[in-house]
Amino acid sequence: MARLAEVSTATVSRVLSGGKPVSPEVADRVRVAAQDVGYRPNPAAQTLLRGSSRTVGVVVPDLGNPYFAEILKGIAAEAAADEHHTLVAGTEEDPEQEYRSAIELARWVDGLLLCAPRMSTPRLREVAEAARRLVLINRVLRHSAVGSVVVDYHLGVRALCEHLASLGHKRIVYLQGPTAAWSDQQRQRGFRSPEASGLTIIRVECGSTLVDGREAVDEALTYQPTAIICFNDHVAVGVLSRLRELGLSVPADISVAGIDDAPMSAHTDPGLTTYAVSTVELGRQAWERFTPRVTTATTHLQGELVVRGSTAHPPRRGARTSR
Amino acid sequence: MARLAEVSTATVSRVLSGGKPVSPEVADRVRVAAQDVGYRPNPAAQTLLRGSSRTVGVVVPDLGNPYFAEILKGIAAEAAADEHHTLVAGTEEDPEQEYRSAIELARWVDGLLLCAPRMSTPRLREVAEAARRLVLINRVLRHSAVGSVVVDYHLGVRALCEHLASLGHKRIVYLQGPTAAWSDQQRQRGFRSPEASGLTIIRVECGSTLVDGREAVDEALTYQPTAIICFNDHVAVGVLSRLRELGLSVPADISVAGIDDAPMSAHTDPGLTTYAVSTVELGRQAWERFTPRVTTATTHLQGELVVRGSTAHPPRRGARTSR
DNA sequence: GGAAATCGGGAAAAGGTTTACATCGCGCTT
DNA sequence: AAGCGCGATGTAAACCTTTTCCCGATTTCC
Repeated sequence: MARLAEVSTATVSRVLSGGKPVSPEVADRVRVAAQDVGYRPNPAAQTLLRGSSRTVGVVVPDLGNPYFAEILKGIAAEAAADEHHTLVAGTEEDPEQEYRSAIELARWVDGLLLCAPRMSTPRLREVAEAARRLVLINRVLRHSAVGSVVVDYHLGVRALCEHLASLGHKRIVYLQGPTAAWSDQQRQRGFRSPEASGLTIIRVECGSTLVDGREAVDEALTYQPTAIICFNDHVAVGVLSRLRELGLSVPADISVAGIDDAPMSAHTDPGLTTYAVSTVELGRQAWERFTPRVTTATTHLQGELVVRGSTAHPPRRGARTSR
Repeated sequence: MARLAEVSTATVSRVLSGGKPVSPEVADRVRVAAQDVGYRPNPAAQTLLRGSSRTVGVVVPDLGNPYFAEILKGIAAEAAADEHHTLVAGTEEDPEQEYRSAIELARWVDGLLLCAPRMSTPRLREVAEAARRLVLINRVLRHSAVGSVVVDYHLGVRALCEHLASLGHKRIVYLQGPTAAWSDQQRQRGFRSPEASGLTIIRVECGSTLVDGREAVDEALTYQPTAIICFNDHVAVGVLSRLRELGLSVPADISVAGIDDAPMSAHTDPGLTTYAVSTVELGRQAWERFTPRVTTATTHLQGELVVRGSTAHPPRRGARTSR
């Protein structure tokens, strides 16, 4: 220990940790000694004593999904700025594993940030009980004190429906996300809105990944839609790819829209019409909510419709569209 | 404590942790009690005592980069399978921040996994000293005991050069990655290989992100290349996007190639010719190397050339290409 | 000038677990 | 039948800090 190097024992703590009164002279001596010996307080001991690890746990369904990666990035950056570390766990979209990871992580960290958790509500309650603090992203837990940051996806779907309806679309396929995803239900809510009332919505099971999107296209086409709305942009990219493979042109033959505005969405060909959500803001808000300062219930984040090249008038059926 | 609930003190530990001999009867009693009280051993105390936190630190230059996200995913999965947690830090491509994060993380974890570290060699040595264990991904540290898992990018570049040369390309722009990236130097090495001897390689400063790629295109075009090789696929997607914006057709007007085979690379339009590296394998190998079992120096991973639609014969200049 | 208040620093306890050591009882060997 | 050994359990130390309490000294105020 650096104690021997100089004089005291608890004084070291006062110098290195608390803002307790220490004479500048002694403080310097301690700092120099610590520097010399390369002394670093043991985090485990600190944690044990002060009862906080200055660490946050983040659980996401899929680390490979750019959307979650972005959110994680945002959270990690915010946490680091607040001198917290980030413990991360990917769950491969498996609710069981998600539950276990969350419970396990809860032992280590000061609090948990759950991204779009797929687990059941009762289980979520268990987690809420096990964790010292809990913030949900894109999910809410009613009748509880746990805070949430959610994107108003139903508004996104409404905007998308309105946009497509105004272009003249009537038959639209919606490629569903994971059934366990709360955020998928929010999207579904959007389809029951006035904006969607004139539209025929066909739901096709899909998933949340690029490959899921690819594979759902063929079934989607059997319903002969003039447009496809995808669970997210990741899926949409897969859809675009498969459509191209089938020789269909977007948007001339069929329109495609995504949700989330992934980083790549502006750079696909054609650019993806989507409902843009700021992941940075999402991460920031989540951290804000995590911090003891603010304890409001749920924060709603709105995105905005971004129209790019992937949506246009439906082909023929009535008048030639592009005048 | 659950001790009171039943009978003993250290027996609890024997039941819950070690495989020490305990009579089945007592073991059951302990388990039931633990269940009732919801008792969980305190990780900090465990860490403090056993001197290991069963946690690994992963530092990556950019969490938003799908390539690193994939690697992180692989590592986290492997670590979880081995009952380890994953502490993560993104460094925004800042060597200084990277160094600080690594040093700080080293205090907490059993070992560090550094992804494509940008920091200087001396600093890297400092980190190697501070960390209990250290594994490098896409970087080597000579004259040291730290293990590495690296992709043989120079082979990738050679393959790409050979491919492009065989198509008839002569002038190629290489969009450089971050200058601090060791892996960029590896790529550069590839350009000094026999396969590239007949080619004129023009180096243009770029970066590692999609936006970097977009922005480098205009300068690249001033050199009138017939092909562009990008630092990675992420950059290449940005390049494709900008080229399309400029009204240039790929591969008819210009060929584009990436490196890494990001998940989206098969789904761009056109599909991206690239040097495919298995991030799964990379993560797996890194974990393997991290584990005390294996201590070999550096593992070399080879990728393979994947030819997709983004590369073809150069336009005119000599014979019409497409037969 | 003396007493009280304040400030700086030291000793020691606490925080929760693991593990080495000691203890105790029982079965087996000779 | 007695001793020995092994298996099962309790006791206590150790892990490394932080923090509370306390004491000594210096300063300030009356």
